[in-house]
Amino acid sequence: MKFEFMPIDYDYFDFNGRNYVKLIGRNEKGAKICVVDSYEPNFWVILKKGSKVEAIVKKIEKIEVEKASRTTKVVRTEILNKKYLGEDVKAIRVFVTNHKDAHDVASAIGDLDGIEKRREYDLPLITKYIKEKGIEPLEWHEVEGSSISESEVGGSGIEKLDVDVCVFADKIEVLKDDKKFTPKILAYDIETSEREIGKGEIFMVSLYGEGIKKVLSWKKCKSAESYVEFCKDEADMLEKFVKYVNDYAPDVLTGYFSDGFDLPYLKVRAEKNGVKLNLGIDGRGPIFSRGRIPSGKIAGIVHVDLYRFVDSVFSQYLQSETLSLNEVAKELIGEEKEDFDFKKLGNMQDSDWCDFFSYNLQDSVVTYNLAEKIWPDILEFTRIVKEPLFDVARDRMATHVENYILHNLDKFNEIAEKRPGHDEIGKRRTMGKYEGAFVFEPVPGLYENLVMFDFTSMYASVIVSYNLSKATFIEGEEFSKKQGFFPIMLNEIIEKRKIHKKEFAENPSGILKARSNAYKLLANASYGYQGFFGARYYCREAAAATARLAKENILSAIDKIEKAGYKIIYSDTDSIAFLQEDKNKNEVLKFLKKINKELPGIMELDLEDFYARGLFVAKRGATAGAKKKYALVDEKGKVKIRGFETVRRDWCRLTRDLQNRILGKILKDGNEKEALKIVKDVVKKLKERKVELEDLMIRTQLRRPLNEYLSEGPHVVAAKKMEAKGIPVSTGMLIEYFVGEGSGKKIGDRVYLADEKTKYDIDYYFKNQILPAVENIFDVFGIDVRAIIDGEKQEKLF
DNA sequence: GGAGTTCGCATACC
DNA sequence: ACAGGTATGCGAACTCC
Repeated sequence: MKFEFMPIDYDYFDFNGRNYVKLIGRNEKGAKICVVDSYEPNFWVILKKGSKVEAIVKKIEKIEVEKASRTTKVVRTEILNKKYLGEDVKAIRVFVTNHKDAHDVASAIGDLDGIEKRREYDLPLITKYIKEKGIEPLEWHEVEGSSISESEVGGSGIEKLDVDVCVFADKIEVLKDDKKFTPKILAYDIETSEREIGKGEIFMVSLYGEGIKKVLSWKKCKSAESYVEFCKDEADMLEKFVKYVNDYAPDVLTGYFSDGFDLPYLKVRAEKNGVKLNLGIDGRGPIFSRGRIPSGKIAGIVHVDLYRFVDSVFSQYLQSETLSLNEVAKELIGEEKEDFDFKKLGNMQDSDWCDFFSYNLQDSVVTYNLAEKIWPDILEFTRIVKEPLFDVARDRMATHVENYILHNLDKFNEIAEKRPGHDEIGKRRTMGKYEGAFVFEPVPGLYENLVMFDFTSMYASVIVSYNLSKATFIEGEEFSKKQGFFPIMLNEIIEKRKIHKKEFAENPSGILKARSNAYKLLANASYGYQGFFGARYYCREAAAATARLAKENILSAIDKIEKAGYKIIYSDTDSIAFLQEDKNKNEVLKFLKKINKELPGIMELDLEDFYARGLFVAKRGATAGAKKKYALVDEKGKVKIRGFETVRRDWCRLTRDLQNRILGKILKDGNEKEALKIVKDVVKKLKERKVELEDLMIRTQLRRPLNEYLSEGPHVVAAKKMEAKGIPVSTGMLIEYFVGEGSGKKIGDRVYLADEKTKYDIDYYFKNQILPAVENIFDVFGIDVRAIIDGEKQEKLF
């Protein structure tokens, strides 16, 4: 039997004491396929120079490890010339019967005479399989297979899996084929009576995908839409949910925060109701792996929690202030969730249930559309880092960088470094910080005609240009001249980013954009990776040198720009802003070219933009200019604001909107007098109590459990109030409160929740919100807002 | 017990 | 625990007399 095959999910199982890999995917006709492949688990023993290879091999081949359920043996060995951290080494590849015991066999070998190190016993089996056999996820392959029952895994029970075809692989080859692949995606969402898992019950489940649009519920309402399917009770609803998922047979089952809520909730309710949540192709329910956040795995269906991918890969590039489905969907696809007033839950009328059904369905619709939007990014990341989709959708950037390295080591004949142990991590973490980036202290003022230069992927290009990595670090002598594999890989990442960015510019598509973006994110995370205590290729010296050399380069660029007669206004890490003055744009660009000729290696300075005006303010209560706080307007009138209160989510709307309008007035119209009027208007409104409470709410994130706070700030007081009222409070939540009138000395004594009926404290909002946000802006123009507004108050009094 | 200072904390920038 | 360091600025807690 011969067919085209795309592996989507990877798993492995033991049979007769051996490991087999189970690939789940689709063929070219869209049928669901399981391919079973053999795998020979192995790890490496690196030898000391001049050691007696034959004697060591003899000893190794005799090793057996007794486990409760099996005995693992060394099957055979190979002696090869390899590289380890760039050095030539002689190594023994030790093949064992079971991967799970590779670590034990490695330990049993121990530090025999002549053995330097043991490596790769700590790589996941699937990672080794993909690396060694080249069966990469989400790429087309050609499989020649034979019947399972006649193969060596006949009788293993694998043929019982719920797939269209299940075969044993005789041969798998990669197809050089860029044929499109569209996965079958199914989105789901549940609504419950309680937020806490294990407490309430599930009212309804919605499902949305191509050709499916459903709300399953045991609650009733007259004149429900046709997509609602009524169930007898919760148990019946759960059974129907399982049936619909099984019938649809998706490649990807997706939710939003579903690892942390929907899937575990379903599991608990299914257990409670005695329903088998057999969503997997093996007839079993989801399995949750332990970890900071549990990950819900379903056999044969890739469960993707979009929140996790957005959180770990996208979030730093999003404008959204929270990663709620509503905000993220609004930003990425321009779609919003429906409104539903959860206060109604205590007393639901017939029509309220209809509204709730509609709300529930819309959540799945939004999740589905978000999944379609993000799919190219998840797909490209999966193809580039070559790990299974399930993991790629959950891994953080450091893991992506590491996986990229691991899957590209073979080009360098390199044996992989081991993961740091507990003690090693502890040691790394106690190391203090090293010196980081340079930030220029600006002189407060409103400037005209600014130019901004910035280095492209600065830290990554420093790593490449100066060859900074663990393998190229020589104790006491800095870094080797011989190019290391990490800088070479990083150079490739930067090159690919350039190529795909250009491709995208010529022929825009979601896939090309995602591809270019994935390389950019990998390049940007590579510096942090080398300084990250959990990294296999951790090298503090390389990270510190990267920061130091980046600093040297930006200081030297600043120096050149100054020597050319320009005035520097600001600089932070990889960017420099200066006054254009009497030079025209061509002269500036020519000058940029000249600087670039003198830069080392692949380092490159780029024109970021020309700006019509730029505003820099002083630090609070000081004359020194504030760093990381400025506002620019480009020549088209587009305003760019950094660091100001208006971009900070822990300031109230009133303050943020006011400051935003003022900055706009000053930058676009250059009119600070008009801006002052706006302030006066808002203060007047505030004093007349005409400001909506919503605009006065302050939102602060709770970043740890309540009992771990040493200092009880206002948001902690507010959270405690919520808890006392029976509102569940958890780490990560945005706590909302306003400051009301009262005699308490601390602000915390005057903290109120939105539904509390107290007058807002005019004085607080004036002195602690509005004034701090506008004062130093007007200071730039020699206008003392505080005095002016206080003065007007005095005039009125007299 | 009030003023001045330090510390804890959240959030932003790159 | 799940990329790094640099920076602002609020409000509580502490220090000092």
